This record gives sequence, C-alpha cells and structure tokens, in this order.
Amino acid sequence: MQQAIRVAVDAVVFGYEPDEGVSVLLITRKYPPFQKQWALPGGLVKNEESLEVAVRRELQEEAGMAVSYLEQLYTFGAPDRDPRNRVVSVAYYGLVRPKDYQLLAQTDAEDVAWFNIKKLPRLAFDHKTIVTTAIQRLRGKIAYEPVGFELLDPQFPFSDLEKLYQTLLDRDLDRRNFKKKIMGYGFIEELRETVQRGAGRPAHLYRFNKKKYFELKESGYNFDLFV
Amino acid sequence: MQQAIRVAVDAVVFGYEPDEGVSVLLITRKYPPFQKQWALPGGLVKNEESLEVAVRRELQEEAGMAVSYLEQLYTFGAPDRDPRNRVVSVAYYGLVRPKDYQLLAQTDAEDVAWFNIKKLPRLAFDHKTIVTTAIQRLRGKIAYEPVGFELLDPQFPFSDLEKLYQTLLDRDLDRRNFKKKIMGYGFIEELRETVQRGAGRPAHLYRFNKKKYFELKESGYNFDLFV
DNA sequence: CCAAAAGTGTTGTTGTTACACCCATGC
DNA sequence: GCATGGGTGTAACAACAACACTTTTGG
Repeated sequence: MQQAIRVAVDAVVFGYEPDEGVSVLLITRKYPPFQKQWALPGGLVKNEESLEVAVRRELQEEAGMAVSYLEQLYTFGAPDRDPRNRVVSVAYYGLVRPKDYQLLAQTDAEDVAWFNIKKLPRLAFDHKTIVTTAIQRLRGKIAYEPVGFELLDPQFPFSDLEKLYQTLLDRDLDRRNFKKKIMGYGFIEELRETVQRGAGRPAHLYRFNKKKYFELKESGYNFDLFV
Repeated sequence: MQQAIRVAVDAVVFGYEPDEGVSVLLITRKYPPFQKQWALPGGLVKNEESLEVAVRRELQEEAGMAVSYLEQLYTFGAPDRDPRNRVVSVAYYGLVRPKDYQLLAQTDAEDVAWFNIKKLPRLAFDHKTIVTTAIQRLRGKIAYEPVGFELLDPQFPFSDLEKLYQTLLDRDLDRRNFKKKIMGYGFIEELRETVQRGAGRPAHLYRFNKKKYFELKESGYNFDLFV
C-alpha cells in the first residue's frame, strides 16, 4: 500500500528580555483544525526544499521573522498527532532577540505573540510536548555552550547575562563566582563604555568574542560551563 | 501542489566486544538503488505505526534483531538524499550486545554483518553521515549517562568497563582514578564471583544496579561523569 | 620463575563554593 | 543622604590528576 504520511516542520523560537524572562513565539491558526488556537509556527515541507529552509520560510511567512540561530530539536511522529492525516513533524528550536523584530501575522496565522514560558496558553496538536522538549534542550544546552549570547544584545551589561542564566537555570547564582568563571574562559570582553538603566551605578558593557570562542572550541576545549 | 515526500527510518545499532571494539550493524541491499551495497537497516514507515515501532520492525525484519536501548538521533531530509524520491529519514541509534544475537538477513537485506567503526565500508545514500552523527552522539552521551552498560554483559569484570570507555573516548584512562570515580556513584556493585580470561589474576565481576541509578537520577543528581 | 592482568592509596594541584563590603549614580 | 544596582577578593573544601608496587593466576 502507498504511504500517506506528510512531513511538516514546527519551530520553537525563544526570546529573552531581562524584564520579561524567556518567551516562546506562538501564532493563532487561521484555519481548522484548532482554528483560532495558539500553536507553534510551522507547516508542510515543500517537495524540493530542505527541512531547515522550510522552517525559515514558515517563520518568515507566518510571523515575519528571520532567526539566526536554529537547530533541529526532535521529530514527533505519533500516528494520531494530527486529527486529519498522519503528519510527521520535524521540530526546530531557535533563539532571537525579540526587540529585533516587529511581529507580523501572515498567511495561515491570524495573530502572533510572545508568551512567557511560565504562562503558556493551551496549545494545538502536541505542541505543548514540543515546547517542553525544547525548554529541556535549551536548559541542557546552556550548560556546555554559550548559546545565551544569541538571546542578548550584542553589547550587554554583565548583569543581563547573569540574569539570563538565573532565569534559564531557575536558581540563584553567586555574582562573583559566576563572573569569575565566565571571564576565565576569555571569550567575553569588557568594553570601555558604560550604560545605566534606572537607578544604580552605571555598568560596563560586555561583548561576546565569537572568534576567540571558536578558537577555543576548535582546539578541543570543553566548556564544562555554567553549572 | 500535493506533497510527495516519504518518511523512512534508519537505525545505527552499536555493538561492543572487548576484543573487537565498537561495531555498527549493516546490511547489504537486495534491490536498487545501491543494490548490494552496505547500508543501515531501515525502510519506509507504515501509515499507522509510530516511528519507533517502525525502526524496531525494520530491525527485526532485516536483521532478526530486537534492541532494548533505542533513541532518536536526528532527522535527515536533504532533498537529494535518495535518488528516486524525496525521502525524509528519521534516524535512531541503539545499543546491543552482539553476542545476544544470531544475525539473520531477511526481506530487503541480502546480508547482515557487524563492522568496526574504524573500518566501515562505503555506504549507500547519506548513511555515512548518519553513522558519523551517531558516533558523535554516543561519545557525548557516555559523558553524562552510563549508557555503556547496555553494551556490556549483565556481569562484567571491571576492566571491560574501563576498556569500553577507553575505546569510546579514544584515550587512556588511569585505572585507579576511573574505578574510584565510578564506584563512588554507588550504582555499580561488586559481586563475590570471579572470572578469568586468559592469563592473569582472576577478576571480580561487577553489576550495574539500575534501581540505584534511577533513584540517584530522579533525585536530580547530575552525573558529571566519565570524562 | 616469568608473564599477564587485577587490585589498591596518597599527595599535590585545581576548581568550586561561600561569603560582605565599598562604589557610582539618580532622586 | 538614601536607595539602587555594580564591582570586587579570600579562605575552606572538594574534586581531579599523577603516580608504582603487590597479588594471583597460568604456562
């Protein structure tokens, strides 16, 4: 018998803002099933496009967004995950700076919005499972790769980085120890400029030095990071 | 336009024997394309079966094998990875004890055999990439989870475990330090029996205590293992 | 008695944790 | 002058790495 399985992609795009915490990008579906429910951006893969291209296209189409960091997460293929047909979905997760984008709902999406990962609405299909899987992956990932920098501004006060890690790991970190450790790796540079937000002493800005990071990484260095 | 993509699964099954090192299970294809070439066991997913069930079925059908440890690896979906049609393949990797199985080529497979991962033949499709990805994953995995026990006999001399880690990590380990560290976690038990292989002093047998391991793991313990 | 593999402790070094006070700014 | 957040060092402790000789067996 002929195979009748469709292939889709879904994207879990994470955003972070120091005051807001970690958020996920969701859309509302314009058409059934799950019409008007919140769901992950995504859709069927075209015959000639690669999976990653498909994800980027869907993100562009549905939310007007072009993510830089994107990585395959997991493939969800339970026979009953879509009430219409058998659909196998290859999920990706991405990291962006929400401020960089003006959200714009298009094509199959009626609405687009960021939701704090602690206050997610009910989601269509098995998208709840997908988001949960992505959060776990992100938590695991930051322990050995400094992905967090995709979520911060190119230049940031050190406290932003610290807050990001505290939010993601969901626990307090000692300011002094954290800074000592991170700075010890040498891929973060302190700039001369300072910035001030609200009250308090102005903070120096810091910058992620990708070149140095990749040099270290190439040389087989193992970032037993951030735990 | 109607989507015309097929969904397949492929399996990278690893086996280990102290004298042989780490091997991968391969089959030769009975039919074109890549007829008579070595390839990973796998095939198209049926309409009503889950991905994992599909992998297990293919392994059973093509090689007469039922693996216990099986985990999703990555999904390969380049548009040109199959010369006939667009096929997206969800790859899994598994761990077995080769001695437990009598290999038996069936259905689409003409032959089945174990190949040491250092001496792999030319492989069909993009299976080389899949195997490489699986090896990397396995290497990464053993650093924080004691998956290795799926590869060893239920009872084993400590040197087998040590040799396994040395093989997988491709470097020497200090016998004393390694044993101290592993035994310190408390999920390995020393038995009273001994065994002797070839020359030398008889070795005590050891056993993996799954219950203790899961207790530790549940309690949030992080195995900063085996590096 | 020789070869082969198993077994075992100590010490120096390194990394990790815990901990508290002063500084620069806005209001 | 006070509230807010930024910035910094040290000491105790734990983990890790380096290291060599003795034991038990077979041949």
